[in-house]
Amino acid sequence: MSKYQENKFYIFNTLTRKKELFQAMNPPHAGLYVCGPTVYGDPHLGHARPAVTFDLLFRYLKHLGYKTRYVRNITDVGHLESDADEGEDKIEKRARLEKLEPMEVVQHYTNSYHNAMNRLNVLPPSIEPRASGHIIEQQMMAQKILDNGYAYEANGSLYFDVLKYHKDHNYGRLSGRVLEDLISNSGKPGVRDEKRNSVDFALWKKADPSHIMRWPSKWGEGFPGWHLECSAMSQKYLGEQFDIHGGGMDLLFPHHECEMAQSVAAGGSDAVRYWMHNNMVTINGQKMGKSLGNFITLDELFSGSHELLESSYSPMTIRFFMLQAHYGSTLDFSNEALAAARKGLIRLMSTLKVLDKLEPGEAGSFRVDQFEEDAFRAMNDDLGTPVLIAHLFDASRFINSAYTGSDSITAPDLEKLRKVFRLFVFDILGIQEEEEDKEIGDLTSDLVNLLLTIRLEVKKKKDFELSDRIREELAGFGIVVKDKKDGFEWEIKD
RNA sequence: GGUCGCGUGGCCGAGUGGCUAGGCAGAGGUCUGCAAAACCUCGUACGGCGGUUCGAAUCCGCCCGUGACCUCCA
Repeated sequence: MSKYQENKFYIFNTLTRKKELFQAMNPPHAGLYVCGPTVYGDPHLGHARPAVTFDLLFRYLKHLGYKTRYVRNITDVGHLESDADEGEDKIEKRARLEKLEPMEVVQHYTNSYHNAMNRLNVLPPSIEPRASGHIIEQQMMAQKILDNGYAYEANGSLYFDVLKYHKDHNYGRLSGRVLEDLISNSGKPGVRDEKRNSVDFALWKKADPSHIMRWPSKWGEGFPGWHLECSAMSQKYLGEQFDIHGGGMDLLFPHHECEMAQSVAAGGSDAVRYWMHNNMVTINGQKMGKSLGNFITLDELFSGSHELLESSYSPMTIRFFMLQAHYGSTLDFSNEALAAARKGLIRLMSTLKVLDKLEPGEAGSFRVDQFEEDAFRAMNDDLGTPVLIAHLFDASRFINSAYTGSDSITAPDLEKLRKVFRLFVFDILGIQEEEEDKEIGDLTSDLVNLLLTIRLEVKKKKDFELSDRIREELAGFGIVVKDKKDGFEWEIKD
């Protein structure tokens, strides 16, 4: 029996607003599509949250034994400034400002996105398709929607007919919008507007003469509408129906609502079985936004160069901080909270070192099987990482107690504890050691050991003045000495 | 203005009808020559007002605050 049969993995489905048992369509295969970045700017905090959330999901699905195909797109065309089928293409605008080819902009920011994701230990997806590489697929899907009567052509552009669609299906059922409200909120289409109704959205947009990114089509030269890429690419790589579609909550409307409508209009049925949305990030309780001056890129966070930051925060601190909250809750970034996460992570990582050194003995108070069960139960409950981490800290306390001799564990239990602890920290949570700049040669190591051995002798002679001096001077080099009974330990801190 | 969500101890953040979440910070203690680390103990928290219930942080209503998306305005 494989792991995914043993574990009842529940995920919160936005569509039904309930936790549902995850059942893959074609086990042992699982398909996951997540909306990736529009590559027109430096990767920031808002990119990290979905990346880490769905990396976690990807890792967990794989651990459960699913052969998981994870598709995360790169949007490099069609995402306009206003999201209302008006305004300049985000990438083209950046290209104009920086006097670059649009594809240079795309490449540059795709690279920096990948770099940041690597540092966060986010695994690369199985497939990372670009919208501009799937123009044909998008045109074909648009044609299908047109053939099925859910789109109309107007002056070289193609629009999705939301009202028509709504007669046969329910537009708004994913995001919980009521079409009538949307219409009354958005007013009548303008006289010069090509849309029949203001809620209609573009499948294919005619390119202005000044528009650089353009492709030929039977409707004229133009470019695809933003929502179409995800429908077309998910279908191409995961099939007409697939398991999970993820993304940030900000994409729920209109993006995902439109995606859903497109798939239904083209294929007749829902493409996605489980919709998952991560919640947003705030900074000091405030929405992050360029105009608010609290827009923090990941590089600024890693280097501490933003004025709101009191220090730098390592990629793993950021990752751990995010995992300490549930992906479905908003998460507030503040210096205080990040510093707390950093210390918590250090505690967890030092536990791993203690675990390596731990010697087996008598049976003690810790129930390893219970720990394992609790940890899986936490994950099975909609990726309950905060609870999982709480269990890891409980184990941590035990491990430290066993190390100092006030508790103990048998050899087979210790072996299992090591395995389970490492599995959850490294493989599932995706935490990794951060030892940069701490390369110590054997020589240095030998010298420190020699010095501390001599210090031990000095201490025996009660020359505390000299022994304290050695400790303090070593501290000046960033070497922290921890005296043990009849011995010592040391480590290098920043 | 519309829709949806959230409001938990000094800070972050789980929990969702009765049973200690956890981390950080703080206080006291054990260990130590002193420190560091570790371990033990502690704070008796759930926005406000009503209601349901034997019992509510947990359900319902209203209010306040706050967030996201949409709309309007700029």
